[in-house]
Amino acid sequence: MTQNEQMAELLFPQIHELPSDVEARYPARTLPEGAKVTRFAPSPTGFVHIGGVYQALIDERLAHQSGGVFYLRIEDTDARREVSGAAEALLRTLDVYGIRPDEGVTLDADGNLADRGKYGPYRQSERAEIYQTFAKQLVREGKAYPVFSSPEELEQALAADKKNENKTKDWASTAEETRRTMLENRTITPEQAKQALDAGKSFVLRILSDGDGEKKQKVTDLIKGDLELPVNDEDFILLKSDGIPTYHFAHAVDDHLMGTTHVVRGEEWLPSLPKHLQLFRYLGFRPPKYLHTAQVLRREENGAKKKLSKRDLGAGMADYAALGYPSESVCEYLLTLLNSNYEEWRSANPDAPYTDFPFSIKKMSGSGCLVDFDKLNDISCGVIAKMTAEEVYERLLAWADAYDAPFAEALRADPSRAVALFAIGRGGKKPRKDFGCWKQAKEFVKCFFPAYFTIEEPLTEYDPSDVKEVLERFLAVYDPADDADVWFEKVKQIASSLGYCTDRKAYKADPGAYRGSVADVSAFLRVALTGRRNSPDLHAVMRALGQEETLRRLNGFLAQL
RNA sequence: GGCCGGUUAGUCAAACGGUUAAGACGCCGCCCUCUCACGGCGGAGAUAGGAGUUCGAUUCUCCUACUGGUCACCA
Repeated sequence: MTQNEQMAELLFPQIHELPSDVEARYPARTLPEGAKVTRFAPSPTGFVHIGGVYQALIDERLAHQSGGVFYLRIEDTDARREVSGAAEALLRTLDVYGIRPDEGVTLDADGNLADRGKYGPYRQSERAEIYQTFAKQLVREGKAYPVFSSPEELEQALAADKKNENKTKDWASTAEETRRTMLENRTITPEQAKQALDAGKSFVLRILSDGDGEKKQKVTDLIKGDLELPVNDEDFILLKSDGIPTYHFAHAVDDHLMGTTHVVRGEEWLPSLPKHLQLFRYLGFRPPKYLHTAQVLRREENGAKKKLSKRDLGAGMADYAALGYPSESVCEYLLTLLNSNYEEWRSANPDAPYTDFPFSIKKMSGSGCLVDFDKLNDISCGVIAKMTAEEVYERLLAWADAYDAPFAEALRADPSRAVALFAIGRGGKKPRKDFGCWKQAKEFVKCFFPAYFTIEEPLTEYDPSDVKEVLERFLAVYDPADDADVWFEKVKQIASSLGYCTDRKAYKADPGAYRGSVADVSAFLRVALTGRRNSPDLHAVMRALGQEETLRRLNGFLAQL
């Protein structure tokens, strides 16, 4: 037995399989030419970031557009950060946005986590032996070595890490220290290892890098293009002292075994790409293609762009749900960020599902973008404008049930009136676009519900007796059976008989010649009926309110004058 | 601090090295109009700065500035 083989047995006595045994369980996928295999691989921290959905959408599109496979893997290698129930919540969120993995960790009919597919297990916490099998092989080949520490030293190291999380370090001395640790431990012998093991010490496994940090290597990223990165010369950690791999090692082993062809991840991974490439080489794996996506950012008060942090509005998908943006609106919006020609395609194909869009890696932008609620809102107004009144009612109700119980109650009190309200100006070539999210929808329609009706914008600049005169006259001729033309004729009649102008141009030419215009007359009715100065077509509003409520509001307003 | 990205209007962005430097959102104005919305028309608004290569640079090269990321037994 060589020294390396002795070391391997010493460190991993429990591992009896060889890498080839494992490989045999992960046969190459049989897929059509050009099919892409992608994965979304979040760690279950309980927060679904918009950047994650952005990446997952890329994964999903690339796979399904090419006839490939999109799978979901849970990267739960850091027990300290794990939040229970987070994976389930994540899957549910993805499902809402129509992002459904073919394989991997999925939800079963009861909403419980379940592995689907032949390339599992798909939770890294269940794959320890697999990683260790490959780790053992690396030790056997002299490509990795252990670094031992006592429990106290370990605790110290972890504490130091925690402390360093948000502080700037003295980089020069940190680098020196790392280098020293490497050099001191690289030459460890099986005897020394045995001694440490017998003393109850634990070890991390470090790669034995053959790289020269002074040299550069050319790498290709499908989004960023051709890059030159420094060759990795750091003996980075493969296995932590609990035997669980770091991201780097898990990435290489899993994406190889699971047959990933395209790795989509945030650009924060770019600096560690040389590590990964080195690992793939050591393990004899062919590396996947990489797509390092730009960050979703926010604007700071001083004008700087910063990575969206958890507390920023729009960072978490829960924000979009709480505001009530339809999931398809959010997808549409993300697609406009992903591919610059998406909007053009959309206007040419207004009714096609977004899955028909020929998504292109080449058109992805390499620079970070800001979340733009104006843009999202505009897109969403268009999405909602295409819904039927019934659909608007159902979805608004679903939102209200989750976020605004009193409003849900109001909606349920009179469903047919609510649907009638949503039907105003809906359909046809030029549908109204009054709201982009359900929260806005509530603001827009709440005045029609008796429980919410108040005079928000009173007619302060008018003489109450003028208003009274108009309303009384209108009540005298009001007939709920009138169609829109007849109705408006009556309004004009009232207007002109009281000295208001009914011809816009004439009024504009000489406003002093009239008491006001028919717009003023309408404003009286509008405020009486809706409490506001702006509303959809008044005749339609009265229809939707119904005769009883119309009269109640008109009379109620009159009584207050 | 080292390394690696990025930088075209407020935002998202398009431009084989040759364009009056697209378009969308937002903003403003006009038209339509019972108000709003929709729609139509129009307007303001950009190549970070400096060198170089070139007949010609948003585009290629270098420098500077700014900005993001990274340098954990986190992912």
